Amino acid sequence: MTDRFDPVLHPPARLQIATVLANVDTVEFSRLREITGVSDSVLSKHLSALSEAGYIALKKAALDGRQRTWVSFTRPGRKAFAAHVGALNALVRHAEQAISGQ
Amino acid sequence: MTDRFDPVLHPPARLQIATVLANVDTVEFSRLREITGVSDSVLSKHLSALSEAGYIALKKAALDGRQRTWVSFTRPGRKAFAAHVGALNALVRHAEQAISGQ
DNA sequence: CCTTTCACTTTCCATTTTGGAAAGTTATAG
DNA sequence: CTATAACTTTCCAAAATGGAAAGTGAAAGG
Repeated sequence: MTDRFDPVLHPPARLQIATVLANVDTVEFSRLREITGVSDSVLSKHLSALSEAGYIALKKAALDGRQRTWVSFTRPGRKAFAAHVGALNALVRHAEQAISGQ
Repeated sequence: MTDRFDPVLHPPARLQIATVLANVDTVEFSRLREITGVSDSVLSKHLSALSEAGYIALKKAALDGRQRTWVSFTRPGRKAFAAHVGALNALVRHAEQAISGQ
């Protein structure tokens, strides 16, 4: 049942990051830090993990004279997230029909 | 967004256990071990965690002369799982609409 | 009775994960 | 040339996971 659960994407902070990335082409590091509420170092490490898995791309570029990091899904990352969401959805459906009859 | 994510229920093995419990009144320890594929000791520890959270009840009883452990949700456990599933469902819906337009 | 066996539970260990603080790095700004 | 912004890495500590192996309690066999 949880065969398709992707350990790289399953931790809550990663699910949050991935959900944001699914909805936009690109997000700033600082915006993700606000959304997840974790420290710089922790966000940086989550992004490294996702990046090492080949799931996201990090682009560094200057904006307003300051260095910024833009985060986006790679194609494999988007596919992996879609699969993971599919697994979650299957679980949700199994669970919801059971719960509704409680 | 992940406010309602319950760390006690989120780990994959626990989600699996909870999904089973949502669908039946009671399951045997041995059946859960088959389903989750973890060792006795690991399953026992997951069940302890769920039990300490007040989410499940463990009933020991003899069947065919052998001791068996029956696992079931408590009411708070069922409610907590329903809330967690609700949070997952919200995430799934946010993600799916984004993914569908990829 | 005493030893096995079953069905877990606990302990022992090792590995991995997660998190923050603080130090380090790099690219401007002044 | 120093300060600062925006990360990244290092340093720790705590918690989570997992299996192997030892421990426990009840019942079955001899």
